[in-house]
Amino acid sequence: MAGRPRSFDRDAALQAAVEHFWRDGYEATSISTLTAAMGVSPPSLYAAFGDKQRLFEEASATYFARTCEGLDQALALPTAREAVQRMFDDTARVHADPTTPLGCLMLSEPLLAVQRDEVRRRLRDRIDRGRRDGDLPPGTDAEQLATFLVAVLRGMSGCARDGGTLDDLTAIAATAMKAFPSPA
Amino acid sequence: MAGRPRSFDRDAALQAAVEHFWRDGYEATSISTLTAAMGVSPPSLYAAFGDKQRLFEEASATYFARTCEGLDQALALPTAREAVQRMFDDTARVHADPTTPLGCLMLSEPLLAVQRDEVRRRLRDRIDRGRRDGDLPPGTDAEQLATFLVAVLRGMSGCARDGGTLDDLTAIAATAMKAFPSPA
DNA sequence: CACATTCGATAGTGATCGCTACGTTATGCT
DNA sequence: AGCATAACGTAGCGATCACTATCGAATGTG
Repeated sequence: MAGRPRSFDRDAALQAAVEHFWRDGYEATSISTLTAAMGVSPPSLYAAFGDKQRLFEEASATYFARTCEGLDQALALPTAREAVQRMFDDTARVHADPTTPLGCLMLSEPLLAVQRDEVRRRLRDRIDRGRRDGDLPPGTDAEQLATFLVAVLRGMSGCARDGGTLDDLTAIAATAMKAFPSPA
Repeated sequence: MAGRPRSFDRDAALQAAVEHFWRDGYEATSISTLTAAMGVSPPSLYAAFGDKQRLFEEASATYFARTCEGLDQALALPTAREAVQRMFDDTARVHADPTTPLGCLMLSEPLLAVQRDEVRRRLRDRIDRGRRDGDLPPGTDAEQLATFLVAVLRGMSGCARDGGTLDDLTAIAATAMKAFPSPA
């Protein structure tokens, strides 16, 4: 008793939505823009994704999952310093990639504070592990350092959106690393 | 040959506009919200301020002038380190002030990249002066350091908007200062 | 084939957007 | 007073917002 099959690729449409939310943010991305970009009529969009807010949640969750994948790979490096350095390098590269929107959806969109806090917690945990592993000083304040790192990431995203070059982003990361505690 | 006098305080109305643009950003602040907050009917608003974009330009310029006033006072301190430390302290205090919108209009609004670059140049010049004064190492890269500082400021603004406390902002600033070169 | 079911496209809902035409009211100048 | 000028409030402009009612098209099942 199946009905007429869907004539568009749901995943591809979702990726188009991700790209527009990424580029313009939630508020500035209209349904008509989305339907055009996704190649879908409004009723089909609502049937497949609910309303605009649910579409955004699904799109941002998809984006966040990809982000966390890369983050976890970076944080798996042997020392906390290597891990954070790798995270910064990845961030600079992705934020300045001309084939995608500039900056980062998660770091730019005011609505995604929960995701940012999740990143902060992962960083804090990785720093704590570094402290236990002895590759960071015993007195290292993981909460404070993680909050700082998220702030820097956010600054990098904003810099990229303002037209900052890959060199600018790399310079921000390199300078931030000077605040990162030494193995001592 | 003067006509009917204006029945509202133009400066007070402008300040109300500043506050709403500050809190919600340019796009999310509607004319109807502004007219309500400013106590002015739409035709009066347009007569006094032009269109929405010009009102925003005037509002953001007012905000920026106040910001620069504080910034210049901070940067007038004897050493570059003291200057930047003061700037960070002021920023943390203002961003978390519960009597005003959270964060910073200039640092949050995508449209104000020109103002951010102006701040970056002032920081760069102050750092350069510190290098010439000898309170920073000769090899200090002022451009790079200024770009980093603006990124941190932006991160602080975002943190404040996400509900970060004054302690969070102060911690970000303190950690960032560890990346600031020593007099050596 | 006939039927139930689900998707698709057209067209349009009320609400709000930025903005303004219009007629009235309040001032200074003569 | 009478006139020119400018701001006032009301009311509404066309455009766009997020969203949906309606109906025809395309499937699997009997």
